[in-house]
This record gives sequence, structure tokens and C-alpha cells, in this order.
Amino acid sequence: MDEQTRLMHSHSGVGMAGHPGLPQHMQEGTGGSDGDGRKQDIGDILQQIMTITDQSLDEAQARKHALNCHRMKPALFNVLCEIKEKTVLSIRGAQEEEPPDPQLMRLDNMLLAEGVAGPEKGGGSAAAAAAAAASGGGSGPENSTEHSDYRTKLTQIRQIYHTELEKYEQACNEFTTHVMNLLREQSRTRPISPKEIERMVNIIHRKFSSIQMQLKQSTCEAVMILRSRFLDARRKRRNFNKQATEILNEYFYSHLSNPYPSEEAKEELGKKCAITVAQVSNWFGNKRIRYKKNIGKFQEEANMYAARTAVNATNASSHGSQANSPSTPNSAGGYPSPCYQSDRRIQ
DNA sequence: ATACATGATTGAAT
DNA sequence: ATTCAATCATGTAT
Repeated sequence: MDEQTRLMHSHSGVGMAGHPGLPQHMQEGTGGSDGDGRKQDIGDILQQIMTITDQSLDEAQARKHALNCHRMKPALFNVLCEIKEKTVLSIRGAQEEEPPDPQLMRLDNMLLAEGVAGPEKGGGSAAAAAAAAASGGGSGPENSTEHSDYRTKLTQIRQIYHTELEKYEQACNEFTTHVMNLLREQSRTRPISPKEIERMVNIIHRKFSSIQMQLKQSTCEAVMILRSRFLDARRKRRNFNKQATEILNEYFYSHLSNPYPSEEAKEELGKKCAITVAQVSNWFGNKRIRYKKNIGKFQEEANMYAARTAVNATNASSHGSQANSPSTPNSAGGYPSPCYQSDRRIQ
């Protein structure tokens, strides 16, 4: 009850509490028709309204009671009802049914998909599964710690999100009941239709849901940052093992005149190196551009691989079948540089 | 701590 | 769709 009264006071005093001297100014400003008793009355009333916030609650309570018991009160109420009936039509037109906000739906869907908005435990495992799926299928075993890390962070976000959401929900309900009580209280002194209360509640809910949307927005952002932090492949790059690099380099330098492996060749290389075709493509893309950019730097490497393939070829042809023995790092000495053939070279 | 190496991503060009 | 070129973010050697 106390809080209701306080709300009421702040309501009536809103925007005016800072101008306690206003009535006097108005009196002076209107040209000072001294003998006019009505003006004097209005000034008094205003003065009372202005100072109402300064009064103690008991005093205010007493005044309210006095107002309610005033002999003119029923008449005044009727007048207000009449005025209301005339103006209520214009209010009625102002209500519109709001369609579900597409952006809010988008955020909700995303939070659901990330397992933030869903049920507690199930949501977590679903999110982990999604993360596992998103991290790129093939390579497996050593990222379990990363995933648990990711999961704990996601759980933290979810907890914060839920507590905040609950807080907002609670605040919204509290505020709504406050306002409804206040309106009910006020309906004793002025006419308030249930529709108006409903409208007010709707307005409050809209405000709070817009706040919730901000929460959802920032939660989504946090999840996106977390995602990129943990699931961006660049952040957990691992160099290929030596063997894979050897195989790739071997192919590259033995096809230096046209270092563009076909799809099948890429598949084969990927198989041999235990990497994906996309990774093979990446490797060749990087290798081509970097080789072209600085041929001199790669000269030694080129010589080495040329020598090795030459030795392998020699071995294969003369000694029959001693196919791949990559442990012959012949010195890069006396072999002719594997210059570009006149074939399709790197642009 | 620093510079260089390297795998992945991105946007433009083809 | 593939490749190039630039760039990012990390790995590695000094």
C-alpha cells in the first residue's frame, strides 16, 4: 500500500517537482488580475499538487482520504466519466495488433539453435554436437578439450542469459502488478476501463520485451564471438606432418611446369597425406603463389626434390622395384635447376 | 620477444 | 567453380 501511494505521488508530481514556485510565476504572468478568486483557487490547488511530494505519507494518505470523502467527489467523478466517454473513441482507434517481430524471431531461433535458450542439459549436448559438426568432420581426437572448454563457456553464457531473463521477467511482473494496483486504486477517483489497464499492461510488456531483445542480441553476439574464438579453423591451425609435406612438395616440384593437380590427383594426395581435398587445394594454392613470389627462396628446396625424384626414377628403372624411399636427401649440389618448362607455367 | 613459416579465409577475377 | 592475391592467426625457430 505504501508503495502504491508513493507511485501515485510520483505520478501526480511528475515533471513538476522541480518548480515549486511556478504558481506565483503564473499569477504574475497572467497580468495580475488581483481580485479574481478563481485564479487564486487554481493557484492554491497547484501549490498543493506541487508540494504533495514533500508531504509525509501519512499526511498524503489523510489528504487522499479527505478527497475521497469530499462531498463533491461523486459529482466530479461523474463529470470525468462523461468526458471520458466522449474521448474514449479516439483512444480505441490507436490500438493495433503487433505482428511478431522478425528480428526477435531470428534471435530466438539462433539462441535455440545454439542451445542457449533450450532446456538445460539437452541443450548443452545439442550445442556440443553442433559444435563438433561445425568444426569440420575429418580430424578428430585432440580437440575434445577444446570442446569441453567451449561447452563450459557456452554454459556460462546460458546461465547468465537465463538469470538475466528471469530477472527481467520478474521485474516486468512486479512492475505490472504495481501499475495495475495503482490503476485500480486510482479508479476510485477517476474512471479507468479494464481495456485501459490492459493497454497499459501491453505497453509495459512491450517495453520489457524490447529490453529482453537487447539481452538476446548481446547474448547472440557473445555466442558468435565464442564460436569464432573456438571454432574458427585458423585459430587451431596445425602444421601438416613432415611426411605429408614431403609428399605434397614432391608432387609440386615434379609437376613444376603445371602444378595444378586434377581432382583425382588431389584426392590421391589427400589420401596419402591424411588431409582433405580442400586442404590439398589450399596447400597448392599457397605453394604456387609463394613459390612464384620468391623463386629464389625455394631454389634449394626445388633442387632437393628434383634430385630426389631423379634418384627415385633411377632406382626404379635400374634396380627394378624400390619404389618410395624418402630417406635419400641427396645434396642439392650438382643438379640442374628445375627451371620452368615452356609448358603452362605459373602465370 | 621477435621474425619468419604456414594453413585457412576472403574477395576479386577468370 | 577454380585460382590468385592479400590477409589472418597461429606455429616455430632464433
